[in-house]
Amino acid sequence: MAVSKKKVTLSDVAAVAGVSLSTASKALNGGGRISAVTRQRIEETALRLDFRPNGLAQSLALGRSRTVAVLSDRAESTFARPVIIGAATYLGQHEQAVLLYDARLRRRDDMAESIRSLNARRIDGVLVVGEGLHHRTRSVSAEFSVPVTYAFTLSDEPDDVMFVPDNHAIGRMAGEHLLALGRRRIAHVAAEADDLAAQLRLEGLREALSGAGVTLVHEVLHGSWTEAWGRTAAQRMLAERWDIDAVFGGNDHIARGVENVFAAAGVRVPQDVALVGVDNWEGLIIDQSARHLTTIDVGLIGMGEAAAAHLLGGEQAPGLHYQPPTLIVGETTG
Amino acid sequence: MAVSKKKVTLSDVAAVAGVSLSTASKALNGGGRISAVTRQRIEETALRLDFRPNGLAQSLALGRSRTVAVLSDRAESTFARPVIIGAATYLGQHEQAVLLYDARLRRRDDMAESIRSLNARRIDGVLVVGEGLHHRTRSVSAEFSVPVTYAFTLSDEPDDVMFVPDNHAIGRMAGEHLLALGRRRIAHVAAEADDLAAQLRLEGLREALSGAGVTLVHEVLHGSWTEAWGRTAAQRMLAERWDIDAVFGGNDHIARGVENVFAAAGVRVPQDVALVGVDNWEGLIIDQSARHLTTIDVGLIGMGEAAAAHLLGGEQAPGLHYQPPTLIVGETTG
DNA sequence: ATGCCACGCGAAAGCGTTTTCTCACGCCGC
DNA sequence: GCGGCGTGAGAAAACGCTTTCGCGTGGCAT
Repeated sequence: MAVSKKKVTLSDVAAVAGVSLSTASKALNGGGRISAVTRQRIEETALRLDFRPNGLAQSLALGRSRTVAVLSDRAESTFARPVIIGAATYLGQHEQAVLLYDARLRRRDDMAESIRSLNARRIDGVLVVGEGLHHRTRSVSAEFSVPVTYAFTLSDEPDDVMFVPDNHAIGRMAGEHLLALGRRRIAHVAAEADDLAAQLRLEGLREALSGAGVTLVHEVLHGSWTEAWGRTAAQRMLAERWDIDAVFGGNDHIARGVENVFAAAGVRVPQDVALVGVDNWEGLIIDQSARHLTTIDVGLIGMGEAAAAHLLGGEQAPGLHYQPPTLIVGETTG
Repeated sequence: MAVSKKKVTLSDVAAVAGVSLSTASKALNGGGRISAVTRQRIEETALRLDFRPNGLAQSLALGRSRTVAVLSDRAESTFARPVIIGAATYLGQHEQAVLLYDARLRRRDDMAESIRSLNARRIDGVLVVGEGLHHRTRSVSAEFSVPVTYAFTLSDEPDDVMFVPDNHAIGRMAGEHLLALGRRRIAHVAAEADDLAAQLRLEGLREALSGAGVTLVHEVLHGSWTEAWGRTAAQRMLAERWDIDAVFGGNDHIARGVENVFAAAGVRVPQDVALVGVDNWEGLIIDQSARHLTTIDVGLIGMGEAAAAHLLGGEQAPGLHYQPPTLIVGETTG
């Protein structure tokens, strides 16, 4: 590389091309009125000098920082992570940096300070990442003059832009998959009865089943999202000798708990009972064919991407945007 | 808010305080020679006017963008995610944005273009995030004039700054934990024999055991990192009637596979056989007390934080930095 | 009284773009 | 031959800050 270390600026290009600074700028930005021949000469010069405009100078002049703020409650939580990664990946592809403000939403005065700080940085947009639909996030949209989008949480302002999982579709997808396998005696082990996600998944499941004229066998077992609860529920099913050929676990933890107890009791999965979970807890790292538990991926990564895309997209479509889930077939419904 | 919408600039502050622009700047930055009384007057004025310096202007003047580039192979992979999140969290706390360039390391010309792009943005540092120690990453340190740090991968340039898991300590920790529980007949189900991480974990384990005058019962079972291999290994242990009271699974997948087969065979965990895995696959979302599998957290989040901290820290300490693991006790060694 | 130095402050030159406004010029129609 | 107009290009302001340098003032030593 015989390239000189000094950065080449637009002035350099202009000087070499024998034009003024402003002309060079206009030529390279496509704007302004420039004769075709001049423009081409400038473009060639820029190319030859290996000119790259200084991004900071552009930012200052344009008032845009090419940076998006991500506000999260707890970035390191298992569910927030993929959303943030998805968003950051998309944003990076579009030359947008991410400024992650974690846990600053909580205290009111911290928040005020953060907002001032972000505005001082001339942030281009704000992405609020939550931890599910348990409770609504206080809307911060009014605090910014740039677009604000909410992912994996509900804002308390209905006209905010929100991206959330489609729990209804998840339930429906589980039901349809089990039906397609010929299963008709389906049980559901769910989380707390007052959990919104659990309710929606149940609704979706019921809808799928009723579409085929099938109803859930026995009542829905409500507990928690844990593996321990899955085991407890499975023990009860065994003790009461439920006549079932499939179980939809509210999430993968529950499904694993069920499976373990079933396995210990000699119930064969999937031959005797097919099993579906939710969350894609095993992730996608291992060879897809080797995956064990059939599960439904909520689409958190895609949700982060979609939210980020929407943020950059210009047009802000208010209200709820549902992220379609994905079925990932494993051995438990082989 | 009766605050005028117009942004207040440093000139405004200077004018109101009755000083020049440069004096105001020096007063607020702590630098320069300013009388205490003048400085205080300016600071009060700034406070009263709610002045925040325009970050972009500062960046341009200082040549620092307060942005760090993160270069990854596959940001969405399960292992890269926590590293990136950890780094981003730490960086966000220090007002540094993250520009995530995913999968751009692969193709040589893409990479060249990315490097030019980052340099044009006046990036403050580069963090290369890999996917483990399987193969070395081509060093890009020479391409940047800013510090470059590697996390969760090895650079092919030994003097680069690298942050990696301490697989040796992981093995040792597993061994010590099992020994502390009084277990002496310990088996190890590992991944491929030529896998570096697997080798180091085995070494660490052996070291811990030999410290107590204990040796591994039977040979080490080498296979893969999968749950299926855990099951296969467990079946073999059962078939050959191994006399063991503990199993160290090379990772959580393996451990889960072992556990499932044991459970189905009536082997009680942890009464008959204690079980330890690696990776903290269950995450940390659920109530810690409720966690099932005893595991060793490799510390990927902490590694991301440490790498980011080192990057911002100024002093670059070349060579390998090992991330200490964490033992997370669950029911399988209760 | 004169020279020096330290101190406090301001003028001005960057940092590298974008963008508005103005100007020179040649061509056209009248 | 003259006013008008469209066209291409440059001058200069703006973006908002940091930093170097120089200048005036007062106190101190000579």
